[in-house]
Amino acid sequence: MAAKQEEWKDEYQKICELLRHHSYKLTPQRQTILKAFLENEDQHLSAEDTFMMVKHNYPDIGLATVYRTLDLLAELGILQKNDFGDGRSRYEFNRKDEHHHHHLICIKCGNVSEFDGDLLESLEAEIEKRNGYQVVDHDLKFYGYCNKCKSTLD
Amino acid sequence: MAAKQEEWKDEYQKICELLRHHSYKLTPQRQTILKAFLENEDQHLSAEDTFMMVKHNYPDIGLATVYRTLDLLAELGILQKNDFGDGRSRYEFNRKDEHHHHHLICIKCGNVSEFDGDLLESLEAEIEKRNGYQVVDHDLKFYGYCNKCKSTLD
DNA sequence: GTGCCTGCAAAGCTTTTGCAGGCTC
DNA sequence: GAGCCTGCAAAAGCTTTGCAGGCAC
Repeated sequence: MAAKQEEWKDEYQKICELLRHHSYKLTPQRQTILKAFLENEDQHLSAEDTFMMVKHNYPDIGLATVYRTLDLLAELGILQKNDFGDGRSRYEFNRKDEHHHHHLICIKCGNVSEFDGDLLESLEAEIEKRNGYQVVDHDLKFYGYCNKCKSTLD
Repeated sequence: MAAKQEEWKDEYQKICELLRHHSYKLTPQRQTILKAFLENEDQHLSAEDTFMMVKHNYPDIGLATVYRTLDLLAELGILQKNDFGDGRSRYEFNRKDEHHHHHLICIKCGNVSEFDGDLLESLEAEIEKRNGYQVVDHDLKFYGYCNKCKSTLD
């Protein structure tokens, strides 16, 4: 617990500095939201999820503030905005070091796992040649049944 | 023009039969919508797009009917439902023969092109082994600047 | 003190749903 | 003729926006 907190304290300081550098104010709302993501690095939280989570530490926070903050943090590259097709955006902490990871989405229970490895760089080069696109990003999702749901099929 | 119509007339008959086989009624609304997609095989139409398009041939059609029909056709595998992140679903005719094609999305003008080639089957096998997922589908999107927008950068 | 931020409420958008009437089979 | 389909309007969800007050700097 203490060790885990140690883990992200550095990260937290760096991000605060980044905000200051962009002349964004360090409000307690922003700090609380940021901490929620640092404490849940492996989760994919929707705005509503985040709101519920943060409300415990900061009961007066408004949902609109959560939306605005998520937007801001994604704009700065601190969070990554994802769309898993369930009608709401989901955010996760953007670890710069593992540049690209892809998502496995269970079409039964909605659980989202991650899959590392890129392998798509060579494909991007081919696309630039063939289609004239200058590719800057890609998004790869796999849909299927997770380990748990697999066994309950039919 | 006539040749292009010849091209999809067979396809059209086959789909009508499929609908009948499922005991779905062949209403003029459904026929008109289906034809709109057969005449625009290369487009990625939203519900609103489809609605506007179909309104010319069938002015009394309702938007709700378009939504219901798109849903039905996607359910039957006749259309493919896509989400390109612009806040609305987009549909395209699902050509069974070119099983998997991927999308190139211009982040400036929103234009969507296609990119053929699958290459991901081996990755799916690895995922099943590593993560325990039974993968049934995948979705790969590339984001970048199309040929036209590329030249107008900065 | 300045002006960015916030909370609240209202509005915006896409999509879904309820219902009475209509049309396909 | 039976019951699925349709059009209309209302509602549902997620997200954005306007505004007056408040807080970080």
